[in-house]
Amino acid sequence: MIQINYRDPRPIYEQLRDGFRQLILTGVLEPNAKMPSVRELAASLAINPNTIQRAYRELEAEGCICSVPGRGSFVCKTDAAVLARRTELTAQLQQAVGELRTLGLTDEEIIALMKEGNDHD
Amino acid sequence: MIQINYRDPRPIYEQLRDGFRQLILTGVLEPNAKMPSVRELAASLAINPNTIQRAYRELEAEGCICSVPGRGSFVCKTDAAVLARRTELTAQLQQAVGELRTLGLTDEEIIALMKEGNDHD
DNA sequence: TTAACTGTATTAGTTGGTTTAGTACAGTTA
DNA sequence: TAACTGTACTAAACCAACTAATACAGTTAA
Repeated sequence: MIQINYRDPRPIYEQLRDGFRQLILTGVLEPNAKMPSVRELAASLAINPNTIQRAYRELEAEGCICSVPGRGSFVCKTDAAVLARRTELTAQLQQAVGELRTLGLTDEEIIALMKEGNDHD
Repeated sequence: MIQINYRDPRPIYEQLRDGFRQLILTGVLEPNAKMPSVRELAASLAINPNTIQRAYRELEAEGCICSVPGRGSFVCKTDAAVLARRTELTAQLQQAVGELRTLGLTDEEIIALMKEGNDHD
């Protein structure tokens, strides 16, 4: 369902949080689907339950999941979560574009880069 | 010349490296210009010389500066350095674009985001 | 009710990367 | 010679990330 990469310098909880966010916001994990339990996922990934808990806590703060003590954690895709992610990606996009411009690239060249090497409709 | 931000979670040596790279690749610091000496910059920023050295070492590995024992470090903008940065930014751009697409945005909408809120010729 | 699950909280300890500190060596310049 | 330069090395301090162990409370089903 989700994998962690120990060569990735990012902390495990970030990899989990970002990986699940991707699955949820893109609809791979559908709303109301049950997330793996903290202990279950910790056992299957051979990491500490606290690390899972931290990722889940942040996903809940973002509006991606809802956790209910005793019952479990469930996908709960929120408009706010989608918008927040879109805003974040827009900032990243604009920063990369800004620096590419300072390197002398024109908007046409940047748009070409953007379309190359990607599947696009 | 360069500033460090203690609220920035990134390590100091990365802030220095990225800040100088920006100044060099954009031409603010011209080729053959003398970089501040390791000890001088360490004193003026009130940080350890080893931290400066680490940033300089990486900038030299990237081809942004050339260090000469006894003489100092000098701006040495290389085609390879420009290309490497361009490749890096392209990857960032394409990743942001890819995820924005999975959120349902069309290329036209993404291009609009890219142009909005930026100075562009 | 009991047992087994669930999320949550807390405290303490380990680990690894960053940074500091001190020292040393060698090349350059005036 | 004296003062600068980059470079190298070791040791220690520091801090965030992560682990570990334990505990508490709510839910679910036999």
